[in-house]
Amino acid sequence: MRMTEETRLPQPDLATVEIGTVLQALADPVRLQIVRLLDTAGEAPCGALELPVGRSTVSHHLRTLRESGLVETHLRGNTRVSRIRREELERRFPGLLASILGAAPAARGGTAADDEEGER
Amino acid sequence: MRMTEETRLPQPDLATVEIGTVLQALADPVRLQIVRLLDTAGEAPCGALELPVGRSTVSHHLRTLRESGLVETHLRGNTRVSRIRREELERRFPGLLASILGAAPAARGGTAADDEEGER
DNA sequence: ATAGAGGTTCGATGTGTATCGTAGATGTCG
DNA sequence: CGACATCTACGATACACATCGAACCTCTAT
Repeated sequence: MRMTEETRLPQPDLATVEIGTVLQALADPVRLQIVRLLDTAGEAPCGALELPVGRSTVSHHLRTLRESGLVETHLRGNTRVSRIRREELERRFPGLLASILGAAPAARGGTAADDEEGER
Repeated sequence: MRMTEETRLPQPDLATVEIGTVLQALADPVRLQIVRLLDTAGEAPCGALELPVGRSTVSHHLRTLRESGLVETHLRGNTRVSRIRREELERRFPGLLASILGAAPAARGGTAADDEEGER
């Protein structure tokens, strides 16, 4: 019964993480959504994340986020609580997280990337 | 002989571009390198970009960058000059470009994302 | 007009990876 | 101990896309 003891899952030193790795991790829609959820929730167990994919897929994405240095995960009893590595990320990539999480949603047809100039 | 006349290739309104689209565009190493080159060079014709991939591939990446709102391309005579949409990007995603282009390279084994905690 | 340089488009190929279901590992409770 | 919960690991599958070479297009120069 050592509930206060928290074991942290292995994670990389942010100094060894390239910006490209972070961008690649955030490029996936599900992972970006996970980061958004963790941003508003502060921290959350893996199962509490409401996502349109299966449990094993969420687990896989959390692993990717952890290995890219974005998220840390603690073993708290039976559950695994994940959280964004805010301070460390801010030191390594100043302003990055704020600019991404603070981005306003697109006006109309965002992802489509449809070109135009005369608004047919 | 209208050399001063510049035609701009079709590009999306940045208001309709999601942050996820931008991140996805920057997730590719070659595209990130293109953006870095354009950042330092200010502007450049497609062929002047020194990259470890073929011409057609560069063309494809520039198209992706243009469709995701990161780059604008002008037809100047025979060549196509590309440039980063700095001001517009800064208005749409404040601080994003600066935090990405200003990121320092990793210390040692960046992309590998090898976990550790005791420095075996 | 003819040739040439600069870029794009097209089809094909190969690799990476997001996804799922099931089985296994670990911890909690009765 | 045995039942149940949470989550991860493992194959297997399918789709997205980075890449290339060749053909094509559009200007410029001769």
